[in-house]
Amino acid sequence: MAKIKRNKNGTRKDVIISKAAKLFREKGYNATSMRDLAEHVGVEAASLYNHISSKSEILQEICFKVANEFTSHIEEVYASSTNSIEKIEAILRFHIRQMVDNYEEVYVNDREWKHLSDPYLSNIQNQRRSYRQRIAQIIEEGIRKDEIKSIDAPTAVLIMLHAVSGIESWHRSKRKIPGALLEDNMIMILVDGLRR
Amino acid sequence: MAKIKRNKNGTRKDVIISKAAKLFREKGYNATSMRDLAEHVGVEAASLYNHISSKSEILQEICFKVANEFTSHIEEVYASSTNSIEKIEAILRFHIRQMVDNYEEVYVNDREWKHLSDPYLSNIQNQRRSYRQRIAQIIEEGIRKDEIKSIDAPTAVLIMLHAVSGIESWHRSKRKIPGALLEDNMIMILVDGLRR
DNA sequence: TTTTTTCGCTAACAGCTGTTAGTTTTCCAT
DNA sequence: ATGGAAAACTAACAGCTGTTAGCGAAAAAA
Repeated sequence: MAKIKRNKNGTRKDVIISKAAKLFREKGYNATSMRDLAEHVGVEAASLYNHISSKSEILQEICFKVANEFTSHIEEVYASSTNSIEKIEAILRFHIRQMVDNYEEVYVNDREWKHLSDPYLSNIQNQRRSYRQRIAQIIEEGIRKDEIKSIDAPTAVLIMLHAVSGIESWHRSKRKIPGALLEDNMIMILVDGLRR
Repeated sequence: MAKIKRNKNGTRKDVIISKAAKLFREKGYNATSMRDLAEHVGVEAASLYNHISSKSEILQEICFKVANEFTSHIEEVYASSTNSIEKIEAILRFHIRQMVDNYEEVYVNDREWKHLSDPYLSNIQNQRRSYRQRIAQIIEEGIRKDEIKSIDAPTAVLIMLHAVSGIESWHRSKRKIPGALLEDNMIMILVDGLRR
């Protein structure tokens, strides 16, 4: 009966998407029904369609918002005039901060993108692939310049990216260490594993 | 019409579970219907119920089979008389091999356990928690003995476990490096990140 | 061969899914 | 205060979900 309360500077659609991100993260995209979502928003399921056009549009908005931020950040880092280790560190720190501050949406992007359908599916797959390739490129450059130990670059990428997504368990743990400390610990372990 | 073909030394139920593991891995538990599964097994959906009692029983069997193997292995390592770094390395190598050789089921256990329901859900949650605690315990012991650098143990655990689950992308990649090489690369990066 | 067990089939169920149509209420701008 | 837009409601849809019942065929045991 009552209207959805907007947050300051946000549309009602934003409210729906942010509640959806929380539910998608907790239960997964497929296990979250529109009636579930509606209840958490405080409205009937049909009413959601005054603000969005489909369930999958919600997933699309979440995934592309996150993916675009990551893509534009990595291009910035790649173009910067720093050495390979510094670049890797910058990328890692950005990842960790995003995962700490923007948990729900980043996590959903990471785990639920499979449930997109074409053309969005192939689009996000391409975006993810070229993201990994950029990192691999930086690592290979570092190996050539003897800044990074001689390892298989795709393997290093895989470790980095998945290690970061483990921040999920940090969020779920009772007694969290502060975010900044988490960041430093992760950097220490991961970067020291790479450094020559 | 024709019966499900058993593999040597396997029941028809095993065939169903192994096909299910593949589908659950590809599309997720909720997105895999019994009719989907039946089609891949070569049978009508209702016929599956001659061998299993419910869809969730399939997930239970997958998850507990995997979880039990990991639990019993870590206890073995924990009891062995080796130093902390060697223990961590042994655990990591076991993880990597399981992830390489028994991909589908290990992956499903890792990503889909959420969809279990009580009492199985709390059971697997406990098992996973005590697994992480065992590793943290080994790391803390290593820090005390100055074998491992002074880091937050839960963070190190989180990195290790999630990094390993990234072997998913290795499986999906076109040109894989050999499994043994993958293993050595991962050990090099992860263990060198820990070593004092 | 006959009997018994195992296992596949078809048909059907009740409940849930995302979504639409049509109507009524709420609220902002005039 | 009032007209119009925005957004809520109810009712309903077609399709899919996991699962059961009952029956006939195939294979195993006798």
